[in-house]
Parts: sequence; structure tokens; C-alpha cells
Amino acid sequence: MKVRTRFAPSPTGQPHIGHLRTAAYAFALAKHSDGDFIFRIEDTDQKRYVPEAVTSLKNMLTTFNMNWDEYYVQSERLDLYRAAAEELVATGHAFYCNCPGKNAKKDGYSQILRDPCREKKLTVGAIKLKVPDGEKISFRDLVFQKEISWNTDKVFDATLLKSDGFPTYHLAAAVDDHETNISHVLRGYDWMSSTPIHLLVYRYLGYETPEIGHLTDVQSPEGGKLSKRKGSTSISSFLDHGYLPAALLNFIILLGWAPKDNREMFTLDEFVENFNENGFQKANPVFHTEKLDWFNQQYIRKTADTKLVKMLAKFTDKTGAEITKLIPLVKDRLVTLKDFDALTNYFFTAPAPVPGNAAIISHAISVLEKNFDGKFLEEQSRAFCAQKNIKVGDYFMTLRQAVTGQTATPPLWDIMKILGKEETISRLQSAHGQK
RNA sequence: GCCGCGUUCGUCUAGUGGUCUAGGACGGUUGGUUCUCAUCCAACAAAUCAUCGGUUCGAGUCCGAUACGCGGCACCA
Repeated sequence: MKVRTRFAPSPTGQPHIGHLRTAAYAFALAKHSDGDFIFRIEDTDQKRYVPEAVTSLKNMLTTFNMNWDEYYVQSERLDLYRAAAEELVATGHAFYCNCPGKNAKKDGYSQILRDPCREKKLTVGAIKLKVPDGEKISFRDLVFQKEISWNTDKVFDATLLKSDGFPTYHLAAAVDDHETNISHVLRGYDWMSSTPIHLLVYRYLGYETPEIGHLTDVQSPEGGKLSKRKGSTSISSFLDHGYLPAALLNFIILLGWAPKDNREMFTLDEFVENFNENGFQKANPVFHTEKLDWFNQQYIRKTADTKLVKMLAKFTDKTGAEITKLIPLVKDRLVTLKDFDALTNYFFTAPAPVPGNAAIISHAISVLEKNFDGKFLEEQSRAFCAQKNIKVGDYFMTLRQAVTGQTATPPLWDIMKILGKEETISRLQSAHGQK
């Protein structure tokens, strides 16, 4: 049977790290065996629906090259869910209920799991699942690689269809997964506790149960779920900070998954090729981003200069020609694309004159005026240093500060070459106080 | 409160009963290369494998308890 997975977010806000990770695992699971990757919008909560979120979610998948084979929107499929719910009522596995909804967080946790409306024989209202008593229900989790079970005495009569006619996740996901032939369900860990409900729905509707796996939650360094720390973990904020999609993706997939050989560099294609569900970690990883910086450096260095110019254009107002000229000097020094301006500022604005050792500067000026050449400067400066008993390092540091105003830069001659003879000498002169 | 899951260096992880005096990566420290920075190279520090008990000739690996962490307990997903 063909492997078919789905990425099924609810459009309630900005896509974040968790979305990307879940999508990447589902994508890899499907594509590893030439399967299909289905994109489904779970917009059954009218109150939390954010229309722009759908576009952002699509953009995310496109940006990371996770192209979907089919696309579904739950709000366009309401008839399907209602029919399924009514079928369950007809077969005696569900019942109508007109109780007001409650929120356990606010109202306290009820130990009453059996809904009193079961016996009322209503014909309108919400539809709830009639959970059987005293049954053991279990499944084998794809991620945890073990059987997980519950006693149905601890499973509550969950709502399947709301009184507004919209299904809850429990019903909609089961129906859609079945209708679209999803073979493997990879979802967030928060669904683990609801799995017995879904298992019962599958059974009562006569569906085959798909493989189900619950992904670990990425933890915030302060503890708790990362996704609750909104904003700062949105995909766009990382991209806006100058992280490459390839680096972000590589970093993210290794948060909770690892190959047996501990390989770390993966493009999307390589990840798909090497993906194996045995590689899932069972404990929650913590979102520490030091390693993301390292991945980003690696990927920047791997990027062809011509491509890098285009990427950099979003982070600086310098022209393509200017960027191209400077790339060789900064490529190894960029941690994020955003660093470009800070690393190249002195090319465009002369530093405030820093008075340096006048003898060194005037020597350099005379050398450069005679012959504006790196090799020549190197030879002359070393000879000068030997004669005057000056450290070569001090000599160049003096020039560096005079020309760039910085103490850490690429090799000096590389900078002078780009600046040109006139500008270089002019900067040296103003540091010397001659101008 | 009830239910479920987890626990190997600071972090991401390898490890599926002997080859583990626990390996790799990031980060850290030190040294080398270099005109500084970055790169590159080398080395070092860093995990009583949460704790206790059991099974076994032998346990990071199997079992149990405890602790701690995480998730869920809505007509939200």
C-alpha cells in the first residue's frame, strides 16, 4: 500500500518551528517511500480562524520545498462529517447532547466521564461519542515504538460534531484521514491522550486504523512547550534574522530525530533519503539555538556566490555589484545574512580618524604611493619593522585602524585593493593628520 | 486530582545484555597557522547513563518503585 501522510495544521497564527518540524517529518516519511504528502487545512474552529495563516502555511511549505500532492480544506467538507456523525448515532455509538460546553482549565476537572444526555434520546444538538465501559484499547505508536493503552473507563464522551454543524478534530481528522487514504498519521504529542477516542471512531465507522505516531514537543529553554512562546519562534522571524531555510530545516529535523551514524548535514533530499522512523527520539528536545548558528555558517559557505548575492540583497541596501565584490571577504565571517552590513560598513563610510603611530602610517603612505601592490607592501613593511624593531602585527594593526576603524577585519591588503589607491591613501592621511 | 509519556556530557544525540575505562556534534577552554578577526588544524575539560531495588555470569541497555520533567483531561486544535 502506498504511504500517504499529511500535514494538517489549523490556521490560527504564524507558522512556527513546530509546524516546520512536523511537516518535515511527515514529508520525509511519505517521500522516503515515494509516497504522497497531503496538505490539509483544519479550519473547523470558527473563532480562532485566521485567513492569512493559510497563505503563511503555504508559503512555509513552498519556501522549504515541501511540495504537496493534494490539498484539502475541512470547512469545504462539512457534509462528510455530518454524515459520519449521524451514522454513528444510527448505529448506537453516538448521541445528541445539549449541555453547555465547559472548560476544564477554568471550571475544574470533572471525574464524570459519562454524559447524562446519553439517556435523553435527543434529536438535535451536538453529537458525542458513546464510549464503552471497561475496555482496554491500544495501538502501537510509530514514534515511541511501543504499545500504548488505556482503559476506556478513563476516556470521556468526546464531542464529535458541534452544535454549529462543524466537526471537532476527533471526527474531522478521522473522516479525512480515511477518505483521503492516509496511511501514516504523524501528529503532535498533545494528541496522544485523545488517541483512544480516535481509535473508537475508526472502529465504529468501520475504518482501518492508520499507523499513528506522536512527535515529541520541542521545549522552550525555560521549560514548557516552545509553541506557547509565540512570535520569537515563527519561521518568518528566523528568516528575517538572516537564517537560511536550508540551515533552519537541517537544525530542526535533528531536534528529535537522528540517524544511526550520527550524520548531521542534511539537505531536504538527503533527509528524505535517510529518513527512518527508528530515528525518533522519545524525550523532548530543548530549543537551544547555538547549533543553528553553526549550521547557518556552514550553509552560507556552501552557497554559490551568485546565489548568495541575491539572498544578501534583502538584508542590505548595497548594490549587487558591491555585494559581489565584498562576498569573498565576508563569506567565512557571516553567521547570519544580517551580519553583512556590520562587516562591510567601513567600505562605504570612512572611519573617524584615529591617530596612530605616525612613523608607521607615513611609511605605509610612501610605500603605497610608490607602488600600490600587496606583495610590495608586505615586503617593505617587514623590512621596515625589522629595521625599527616593530612587531609586524602592530604595524598592520595601526594601518587597520587607520583604514577601517576596526580591530578585526579581513587581511588588510584585500581591503585596500577594493578601496583603491586613492581612498586608501586618503584614509591613511587623515589618520596621520595630514589632511 | 485523574490518565499517558519520558529521563545518556551545558545543548542536540549514538548506544537494542558483554567490543562502553559511554562515541560524535555544537558550545567552552588551551595551543598551532595567520598582519587582527574568521577559517583551518590539534588537544583538553565535560555524563557516578535521574535515584533506589531486582533479573542475569554480566545492565546505559530487561523489570519494578521513587523522584523529577512533559502532555492531556473543552461544542480548541
